[in-house]
Amino acid sequence: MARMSAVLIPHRALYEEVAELLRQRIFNRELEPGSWIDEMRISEEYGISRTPLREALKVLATEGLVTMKLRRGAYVTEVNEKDLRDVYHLLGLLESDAAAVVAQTATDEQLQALNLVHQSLASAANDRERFFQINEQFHMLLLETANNRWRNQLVADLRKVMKLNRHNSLFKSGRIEESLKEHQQLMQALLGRAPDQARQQMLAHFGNGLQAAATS
Amino acid sequence: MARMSAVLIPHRALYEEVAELLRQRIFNRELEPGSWIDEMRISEEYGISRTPLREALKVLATEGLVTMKLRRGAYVTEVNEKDLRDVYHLLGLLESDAAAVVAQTATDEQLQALNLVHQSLASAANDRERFFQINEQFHMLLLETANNRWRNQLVADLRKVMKLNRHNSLFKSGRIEESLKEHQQLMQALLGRAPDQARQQMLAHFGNGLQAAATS
DNA sequence: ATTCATAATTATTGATGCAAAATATTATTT
DNA sequence: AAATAATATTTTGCATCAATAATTATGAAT
Repeated sequence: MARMSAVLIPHRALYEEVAELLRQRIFNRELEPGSWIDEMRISEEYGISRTPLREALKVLATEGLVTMKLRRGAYVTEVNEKDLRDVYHLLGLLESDAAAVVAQTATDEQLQALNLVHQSLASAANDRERFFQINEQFHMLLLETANNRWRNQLVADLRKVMKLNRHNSLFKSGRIEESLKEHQQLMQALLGRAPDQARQQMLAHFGNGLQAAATS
Repeated sequence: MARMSAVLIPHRALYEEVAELLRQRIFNRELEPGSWIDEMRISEEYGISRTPLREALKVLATEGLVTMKLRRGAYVTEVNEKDLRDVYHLLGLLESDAAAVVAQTATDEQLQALNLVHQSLASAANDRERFFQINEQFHMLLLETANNRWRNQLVADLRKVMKLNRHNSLFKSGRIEESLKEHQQLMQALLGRAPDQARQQMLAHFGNGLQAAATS
């Protein structure tokens, strides 16, 4: 019956819950890159057995967040600056392609939905926190609209890896004004249904996000 | 000592072995898309316990080859034609970008190594089996030369998904001549260190591989 | 006869236990 | 005192066991 819905909450499998908890701890630097992950300690801490924990670790390993060493357990993956640049490059590639696809195939309604988010982004230019949140929302909606679940999965995984870096020293800070302008141009290209232009704008948006390339 | 190396073979963890075996069975259609994977049956068949098998299934699930349903076990992922096109699109995107990167950053020696493989590809135009093998080798070397391990991981995963389709009805057959010509032009662009041209050639190479788009 | 409820079976999920391997520690020898 | 060997401890990896949830089968009632 209807009121039973509360009971039907299909909580995820334990290994997934644990995987998510571990991701957070990794992103928070509570588990440092390169450090060994103590199965016993964690399982006791969470009050669970090692079995679901180890399944979670295998998932994270496949995602690239941890590295399994034979007979030596799991280690938090270390990413150097080149790794971050490589990942960022791929994110730019995938998202700019998504922009091109959207410009070409999205319905008018979908474009309007994107435009709506874009508008609220503009209105949040003074609220840093809110700006980043809506910015994230825009990128997510763009990907959804591009309608390629495999790309979405790749982007999600790459984003996780990006979160491995402590100080986003790689990125320029306080470029909200600039970023907004880029979004404006991107939105223009999308509404104008200009795929190549949309791709270029998105690529530029990503390229500009990077700190002027260090010598390394 | 030297002769002990046979003993020192650090065989992979059992769950990885099993994951590889399952991949093969999935690719061979021995395990059909959509079908349920019987843990009990498989573990008995391999003479192992269900623990490493379950870890392997989680890995395959993260790769996208199987789908876990809560409290209902693992199912071989079903991919429809749109999925295949989407994945193929991404492969084209990633590899053509790799081509551009290689044209821009590879050393002369690396380009020569690629050219060497390209030459042997031309010489295998009459041996279908060998042609495909060397073709694979060329693409792999190109990716290696592009030097982005994250991209390599993505491409590897996407390739696995592509293998899920039985009859490659999606692809043109017997286009060795054409394919060779495209490779020729690609190699030209690489040697000429023309990134954009290399990207375009690779994109075309992928685009041409697809059967003339069905109406769906 | 069909539908709904209840019981039984089956399979997944999670916990515990054990053996092998790697690392750390201690002892012994040169 | 340093280096090497032997021992002890820790920890992984795999197997077995128990419990929970879902599906199927059976039976009763309308």
